Amino acid sequence: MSKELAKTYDPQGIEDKLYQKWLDKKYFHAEVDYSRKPFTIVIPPPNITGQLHMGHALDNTMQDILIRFKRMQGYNALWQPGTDHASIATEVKIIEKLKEEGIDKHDLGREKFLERAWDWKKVYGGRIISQLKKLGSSCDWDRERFTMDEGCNKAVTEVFVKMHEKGYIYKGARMINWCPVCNTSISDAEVEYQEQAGHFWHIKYPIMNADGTPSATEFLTFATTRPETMLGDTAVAIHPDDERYKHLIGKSVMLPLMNRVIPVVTDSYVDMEFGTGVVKITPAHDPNDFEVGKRHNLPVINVMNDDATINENGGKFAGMDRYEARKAIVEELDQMGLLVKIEDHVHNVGTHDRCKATIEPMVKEQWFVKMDELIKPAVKAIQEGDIKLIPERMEKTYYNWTDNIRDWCISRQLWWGHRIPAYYCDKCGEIVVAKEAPKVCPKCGCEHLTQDPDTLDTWFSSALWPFETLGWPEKTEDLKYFYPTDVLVTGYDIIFFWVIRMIFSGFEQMGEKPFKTVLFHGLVRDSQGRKMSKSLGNGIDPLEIIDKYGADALRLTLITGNAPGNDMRFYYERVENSRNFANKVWNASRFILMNMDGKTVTTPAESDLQPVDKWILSKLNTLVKDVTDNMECFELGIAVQKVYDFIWDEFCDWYIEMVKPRLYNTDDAVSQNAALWTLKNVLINALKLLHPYMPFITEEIFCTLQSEEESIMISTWPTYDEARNYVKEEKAIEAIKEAVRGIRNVRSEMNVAPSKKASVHLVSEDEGIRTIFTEGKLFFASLAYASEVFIQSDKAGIADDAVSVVIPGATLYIPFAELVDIAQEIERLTKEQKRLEGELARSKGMLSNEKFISKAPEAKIAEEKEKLAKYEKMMEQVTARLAQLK
RNA sequence: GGAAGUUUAGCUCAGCUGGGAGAGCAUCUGCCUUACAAGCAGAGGGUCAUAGGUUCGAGCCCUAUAACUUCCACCA
Repeated sequence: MSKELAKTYDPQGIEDKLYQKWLDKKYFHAEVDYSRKPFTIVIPPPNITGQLHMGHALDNTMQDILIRFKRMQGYNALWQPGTDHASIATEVKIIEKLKEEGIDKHDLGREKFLERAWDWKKVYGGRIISQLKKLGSSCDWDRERFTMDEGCNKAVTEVFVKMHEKGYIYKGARMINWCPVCNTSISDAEVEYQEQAGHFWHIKYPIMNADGTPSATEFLTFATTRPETMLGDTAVAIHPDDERYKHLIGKSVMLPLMNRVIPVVTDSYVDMEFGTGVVKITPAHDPNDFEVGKRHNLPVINVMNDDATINENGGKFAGMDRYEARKAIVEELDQMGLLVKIEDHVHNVGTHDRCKATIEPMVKEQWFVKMDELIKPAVKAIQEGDIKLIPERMEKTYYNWTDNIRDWCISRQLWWGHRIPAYYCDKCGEIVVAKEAPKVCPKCGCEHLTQDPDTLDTWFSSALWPFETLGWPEKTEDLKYFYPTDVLVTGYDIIFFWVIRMIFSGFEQMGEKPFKTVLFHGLVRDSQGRKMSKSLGNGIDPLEIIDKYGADALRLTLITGNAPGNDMRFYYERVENSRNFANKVWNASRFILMNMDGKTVTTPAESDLQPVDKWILSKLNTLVKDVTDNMECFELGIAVQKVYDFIWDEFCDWYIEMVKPRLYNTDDAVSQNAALWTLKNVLINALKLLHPYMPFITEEIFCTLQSEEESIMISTWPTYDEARNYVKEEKAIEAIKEAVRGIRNVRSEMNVAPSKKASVHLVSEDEGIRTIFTEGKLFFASLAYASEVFIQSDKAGIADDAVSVVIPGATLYIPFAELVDIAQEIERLTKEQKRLEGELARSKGMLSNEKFISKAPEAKIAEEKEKLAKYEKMMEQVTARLAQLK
């Protein structure tokens, strides 16, 4: 590799080249190795229909950071990848595609349809994988899995049969959410409630006279938002304590249009305060009514077809769409004088989260998972801290779901998915649940059995993901070694869909949690805080960003400036900033390479290191500790912010500037070598800390700088070194920095051009301080724009009207004879005096507070005393200088 | 109806266990100083939503209030 680097960093080309190298070298691959500790992450499998969006980019960047970090720390790091068949999402897409060709799903038939689906998977399933690669994801691609591959199919069947045997899976007629557009049942979690403006239709039913005729004068009035469901009414309910209707207990009403006599029942479910205190009961089309119906043994009359048209139970309205029927029914009731009034009413309507169609509650035979027992260990694990959620507040959301858990409807009337392993005897109707299709009915011996046509909820297989990908139900070495996994990284939006289900499945099937920690992130929103969506057209394509700014810049942007679990906004300005940082790193490296060119850099003796070298080494040492600590507790953003600040501020803006004079001075080879060694050493370690976040640029530089090493991603993570903790040097350099800042400040205030150099006199009675500045004279001069630096113990030979800068223990004088206005100088110093007065008052106030002295920790008191001494000293110097000027 | 989150500089957000308020962008001033103008040096700008409380000490802990956001429930 050439040591010549371009002037600006161009990620194009470099990234793909490096990724290919990593693949070729098999760095991402992990094998069972008991001599090393495993660190495992399973990827949230993206849908095969999906395209990489910002959410994926964030999610996978976080995982890659953790994996690369742990890999460098010496763990046997496995990032298990794969994709999800996404039953309903994929099925919808294929139906759409078929539609374009003018083909209906049912005309095509199940088998042909599935062929199409697999074709789709072949074409698009790999798309998202290649996009994840563009991001730099270091997944073990040799282990890529698919939720409908052979192993996963086996796992799903195994679990279904096992749970059925244990009684956790059952079939029953229950109230489910039906999507009339997708023609399938969906689980409660898939229902999305949307506020919609609707109406309240106030309707009255005639009360039946004793002689069996409907009364012409007595009515029972109620309000409904879905009048069409009246066709299936089998009762009217009132509250048992409601005095207004007490006389009606035991009576009946006439259901108009259907001419059905239905009873008046009493049920405490009815809220007396709400509306008229009367509720029509439609057990077949409302979950609450269904419960009321069960309590009162009411018939369940389903009046709707699967496509939400009225069926034969709806009399003359049969065949109408639900909304057509609604209109017709209201009109007819109005004509009959039974429509009391219509009110506007805003209410929440359940919609299908995929297609947004209004769901229809219906009673249907479906398969369910019984949740009450299964959920117990999953709750316990969180309560006892066996599984940690980050941020912690997610526990509330978690419990919110587990406390109100209802049985999980897992059957879907779809074709793309895991077919339910239940077989029905054509003759006697016996249900057989088995891993293999039975040849004969165990009950009647009939040879004709038909498999349940339904498939399973996508999340049924995703729930098994952490162990099915490691070989379960086989007892594999992988499982033994890599399970339980370490961290799950995902968005808080799928905590119910996925996280909880993985947890109870892990405990049920493996007897052990699926992961130790769940790290949640928020949503990536647009710059106005809106969700990125196709319909709004405000989505930002991560691939475009990678193309333009590089994957490293995108990764850094996504990971900084937001706390775990919080949503973030995406700004191009922020990506630009990240890109600029990449360029900064690039150029600092370029500078170092240029200066090393043609020289052999050797490890310097400790005594050859100058205070500045020790200062930056010490700072780096602290950084290593801080960053490692932050990353260990998943504070990824904080960690990288520290690396960023270190590289840009301390390393580039100070250290590099400080060593320049030594690099340019060819007379002192020892000093030059020490500087070059420190530059290289600090850069390499900083690059290592940065690598998990910005893998490409760090690899490119690392390999250019260290041609003997293969890759930064398999290099060792830096560790804290007590020997590199230079307290004295840190203090010394801080003093010089303060002096430099002071001088730059006054020069800027007085509008002195940088090209105009001036001599600087440092006056201090403190020999230690004089030594510090003597040792740092060379770079101090260049940073402070000094033509010459004089270090002295008294003011001898300094012009009276020189500008002065006070730092603790020393005063710096800059004679600008032609520039200085004494009055202005007095004003400036008076301002400084005032500032110091404030500081002194604060410090003295604290220290004279007896309670502070008695209660505050000793270290804090000592720190404060030190500050006081410092300010007192500075005050002395400023006052003296002022007196002199006056 | 229940719960959670947010409220910090003009904008977007950090601020990890309570110990002198930070970043990026934007603004202003001066610099093409031989790594970087995608840069350098400097500056301005904040009663940390409001009101109480705990504490020697509160942006951080407690209570109440307000505004915004989200999740859950779904009273027909």
